[in-house]
Amino acid sequence: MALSHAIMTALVDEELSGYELTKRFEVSLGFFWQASHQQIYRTLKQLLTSGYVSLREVAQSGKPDKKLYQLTELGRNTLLDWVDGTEPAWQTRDELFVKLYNLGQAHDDAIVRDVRTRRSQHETRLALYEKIRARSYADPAALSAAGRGRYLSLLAGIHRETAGLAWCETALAMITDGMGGKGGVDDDGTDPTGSG
Amino acid sequence: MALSHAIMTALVDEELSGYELTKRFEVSLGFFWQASHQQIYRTLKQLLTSGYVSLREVAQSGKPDKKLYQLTELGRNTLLDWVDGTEPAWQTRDELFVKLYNLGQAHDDAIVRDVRTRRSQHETRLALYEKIRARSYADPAALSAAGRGRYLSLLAGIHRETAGLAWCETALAMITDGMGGKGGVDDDGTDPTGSG
DNA sequence: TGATGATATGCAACAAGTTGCATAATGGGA
DNA sequence: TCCCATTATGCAACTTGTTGCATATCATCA
Repeated sequence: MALSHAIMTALVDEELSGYELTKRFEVSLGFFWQASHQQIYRTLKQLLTSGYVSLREVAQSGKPDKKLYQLTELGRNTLLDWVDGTEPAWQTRDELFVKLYNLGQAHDDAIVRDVRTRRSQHETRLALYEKIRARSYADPAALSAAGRGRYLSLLAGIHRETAGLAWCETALAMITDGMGGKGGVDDDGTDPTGSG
Repeated sequence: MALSHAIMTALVDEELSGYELTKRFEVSLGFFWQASHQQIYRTLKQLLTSGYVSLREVAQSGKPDKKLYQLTELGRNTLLDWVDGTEPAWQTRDELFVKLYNLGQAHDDAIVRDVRTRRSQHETRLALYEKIRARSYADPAALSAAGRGRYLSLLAGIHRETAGLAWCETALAMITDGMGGKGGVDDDGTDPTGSG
């Protein structure tokens, strides 16, 4: 279970509720591992059954009880065993490239639109990552080991988005060139009114 | 269903069996969309039920019948409708970066080993992609629209692997530097005897 | 007073992906 | 002759991820 390792990683130095974990997965960890609150609650239940986390219920006036989860010794050992094991080969799935195979069958404008949307996604994320880098990692040499790990993950994100962005530019140049400038699509996919 | 679109894309200009499709998903399409033979056979059955593909059974002496699938008009229209629609935001999951968050908790050698393994994966793939590029896309300007789509997918792979490779070098420099040269791990993860 | 949104948790059904196994013929090597 | 790899197809059980919905409280706004 890959998600369980991500959750245990988040619990290494913090006691967190399902809700708080969900928030963690929207930033930081979430840049390279996404999980919905449903997945998180389900997995927490399993981790509790297995004894990898312990539960502390905090009664709150009126509000439903807050359930705080903490990594147990068993959980910590299990996590470190996973770190010790070898990773399977990395793979990605990307529908955009499947779409690209359909180039030249009509509807090329739709593909151009999607590449432009992708480009602005890369731009947005890159800007965010650079902001975090400037704010939290101005002096990489001074980082602790744990800090270095987080910094390197961020760097990976920056590399990834930069490469993606460069590809989008190349692709757009090549496709629109091949279309002989006939394309009437001009938005970058961020305009909600442009969905038709 | 994302896989169904990938399969229909492969069937646009070829009549293929499940087995042949499986082979296609080990190269080319498989560089950015993986599927096992079980998934493919199951999806083909669904596509047949929906009328998106038609079946032609070819009896073979001794061997089990070969089932050749072809895209129907309905399937082709459905595929083009999908091309026309907008893509959801792209996301990746990568366990290696989750592992990286565990840096500094002991077992750092295991993380270094995994980064080295990743590096050699990038090198292998990059070499393969460059080979295909030299062999089949020596003159990009002369490509048909469909060829341009395939070429751009290949280019994306090259960008991706190049960026990943650069990151691995940075990460290894930073981690081993931080470890003060104490690391006794020296293989690149490709040696099958080094699994212990 | 009623509506809405944030906090905080969870179930149920479904879709998608993985793992292990089964079948059945051909051809090649020990 | 037996074992194994290749071709070619498929089922069943399981895990993982998605979607839609349900509950309950508090604060804010109209």
